Amino acid sequence: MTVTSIVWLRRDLRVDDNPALSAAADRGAVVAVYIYAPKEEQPWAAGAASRAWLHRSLTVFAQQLKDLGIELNIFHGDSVEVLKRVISETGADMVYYNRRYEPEGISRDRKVESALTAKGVQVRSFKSALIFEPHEIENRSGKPFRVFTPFYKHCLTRLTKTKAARLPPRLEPPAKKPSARLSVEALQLMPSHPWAESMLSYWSPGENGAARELETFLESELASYPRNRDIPGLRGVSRLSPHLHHGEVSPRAVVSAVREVEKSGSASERKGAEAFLRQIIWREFATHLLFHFPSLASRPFDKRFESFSWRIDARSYAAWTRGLTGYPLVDAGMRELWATGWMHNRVRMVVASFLTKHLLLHWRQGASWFWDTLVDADLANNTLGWQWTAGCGVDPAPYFRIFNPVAQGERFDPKGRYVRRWVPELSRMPDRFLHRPFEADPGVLAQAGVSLGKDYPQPLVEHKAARERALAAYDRARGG
DNA sequence: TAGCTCGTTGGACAA
DNA sequence: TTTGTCCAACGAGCT
Repeated sequence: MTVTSIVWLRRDLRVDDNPALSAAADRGAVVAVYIYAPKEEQPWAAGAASRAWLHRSLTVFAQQLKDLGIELNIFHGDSVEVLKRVISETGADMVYYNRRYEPEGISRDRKVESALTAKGVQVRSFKSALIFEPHEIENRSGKPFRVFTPFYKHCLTRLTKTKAARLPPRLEPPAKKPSARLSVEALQLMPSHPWAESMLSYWSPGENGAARELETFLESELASYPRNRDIPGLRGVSRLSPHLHHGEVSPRAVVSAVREVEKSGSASERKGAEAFLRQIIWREFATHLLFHFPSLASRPFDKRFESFSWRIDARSYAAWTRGLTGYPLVDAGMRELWATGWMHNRVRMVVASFLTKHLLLHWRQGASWFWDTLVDADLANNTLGWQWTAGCGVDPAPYFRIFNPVAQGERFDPKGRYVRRWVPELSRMPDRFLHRPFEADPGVLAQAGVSLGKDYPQPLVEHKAARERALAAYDRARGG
């Protein structure tokens, strides 16, 4: 008689290189289980954009499993309770899952493991979301790295080729199906307003979408990656972040594809591969940091910032979220985020610096907006990025580094492709004033059909004054 | 161990 | 217009 195992799927909605799924399949019949449990993820339950993505991703994944011969059993509720019930209904005696690393995920996994073990069910977990697990990388004194470059170098020396997990061509369904299964629709992940549909039209959630994105990137963008990755008006980057976050592609698969190119590619492709690999290792760095310092998502790493006097200013915050700050690059970024659920990394830094330094609003306000609107919202990456920009994190930006939104625009979007796309009311502005419409003569504005304060806002703050205010505030925080 | 070097992503200003 | 220099100091990580 065949044995039955449960594979408990979470952020690993893929069939390729999925160690938990492969292990279950190797053993016998497979009950694939997805449990939507936002309460267990609090305070970091998926935001609106991520939920919309998840809706699509689950739909695609369920079909993939069906093609392989099994069903995706979807539930909503308490993970321990659901798993216990599925175990008793299907006679499964083993549960497999791929590990998660953020605080809420870890404590939930522990709870599940002890509850199931107590019932005599074996539980096995796997590394799948990372190249290196937190305990695998430590400095010479046995502690976690806090500076990226040494971390990166250390990782490079340990990057060995490992085998991807393989799946048989057919999966064996269980003899008995669990009850109370739900459709993807029943989870009500998709917001009712049309925003979500149009936002998702920029993406193809799911494993095949991820594979296509990776292929396109390697073929057409890798060679120019070191230069183009900073130009928000170009594709330039891989766009893999939401796929990686939801586990639709394994970082191992990404790395091995990149290394293939490295082996046989041109000199510029090799350079591109190196630069891209660095970004993949940033993802590892962020995840490790949050693992080692679990309070990071809500508290500043640098304790001097616990008492920082962040301003409270709902109107400025609202203007920032809507892309109405009067600084074209900032506004373009915020509107790209709203429209597509994603923002170019260069622009993320600029808008984050603007919020925390020009407006002196709390980085957590920015992080929570990003959390709700990004399809790639990832607790570790989001936290690291915001704390870095705010200057209170590990290995932070120097406090006097305050991005000038005009200079950044002129440097990285000189022809205004990006700004004209997302801030169409400025599309007829000449290049010279595109990033500084407030300095244009009335004649120039009239010719471009722009009435400042009416079609496009006056700047929320004046750059020089805001910069000085920020420097003074940061100086005080540092005990100056 | 003690010192040395360096730190993802920049800006402002002077020459 | 471009280029060089300074903007802090501290502590992680290395030799």
